[in-house]
Amino acid sequence: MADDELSKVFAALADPTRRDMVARLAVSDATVSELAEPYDVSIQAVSKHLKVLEDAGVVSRTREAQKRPVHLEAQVFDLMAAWIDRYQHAAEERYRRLDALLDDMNDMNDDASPHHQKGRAS
Amino acid sequence: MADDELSKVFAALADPTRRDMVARLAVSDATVSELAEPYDVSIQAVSKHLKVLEDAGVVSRTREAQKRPVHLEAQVFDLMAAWIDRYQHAAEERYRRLDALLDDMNDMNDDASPHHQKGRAS
DNA sequence: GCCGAATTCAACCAAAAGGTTGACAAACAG
DNA sequence: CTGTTTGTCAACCTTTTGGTTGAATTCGGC
Repeated sequence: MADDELSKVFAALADPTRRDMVARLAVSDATVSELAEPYDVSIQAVSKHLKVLEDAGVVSRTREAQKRPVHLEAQVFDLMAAWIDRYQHAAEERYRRLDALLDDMNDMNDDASPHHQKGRAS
Repeated sequence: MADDELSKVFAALADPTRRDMVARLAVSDATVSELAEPYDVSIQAVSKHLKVLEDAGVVSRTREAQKRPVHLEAQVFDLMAAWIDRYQHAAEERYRRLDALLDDMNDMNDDASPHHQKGRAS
């Protein structure tokens, strides 16, 4: 996995168990053992999952007695949303430009070489 | 990697090279060798990256002569955006409820022990 | 001061990811 | 038909991931 932040966030959320944890943490903070309870893996495995989420900045843990309540850092959602938005819009923009281009070509496509349009008739 | 769609999409985008390809494909379709050109890896490696993106439904390829133009399937952005939105909102809602709860406690904490309001003066 | 509960650390393992090189396939150009 | 371009397939290698078990750590309860 690459070590830039966005890569870490996407990688962290590429696991359904971790996504489920995030879903639950969106409702309320929880300890490691509370989080582990529904899953059929050892508590150490859950601890590892949390480390992945923490390294990605998705959650944080604050020491509190011998428990370590896990807290969702909702800002990372903004990071992802921004990336998605950017290319979603780029793709839209592209279609808009394509449409414009096709309109132009429609106006003047008689002088060009007529033998390689791609939407050719069968 | 888990095999559900969202997991595959997140995993596909967890690699900076693949994200860069997506960024470029948002601007225009491209062939494998065009896509490979800027990266310092073999064309086979790029082909593998594209397979990952294709399996995740992020791109599609249509045969066209001996070239295989790669096309961005922008709908997957919606899938991710929906997931993010959902838990972003859940987290917000949670804070709203927490605020309400704290307000309630503020209202009636005189009947109980009056010594632990939260907005205490410094 | 010792016990128990919550969590992490360490060593290990199997499987997957991401890269390589070399051979193969498909389609157009001569 | 032959050759070139474009891309994939196959085998292989190394590193990372996600799991295991067992030992250590840390703090509160008594």
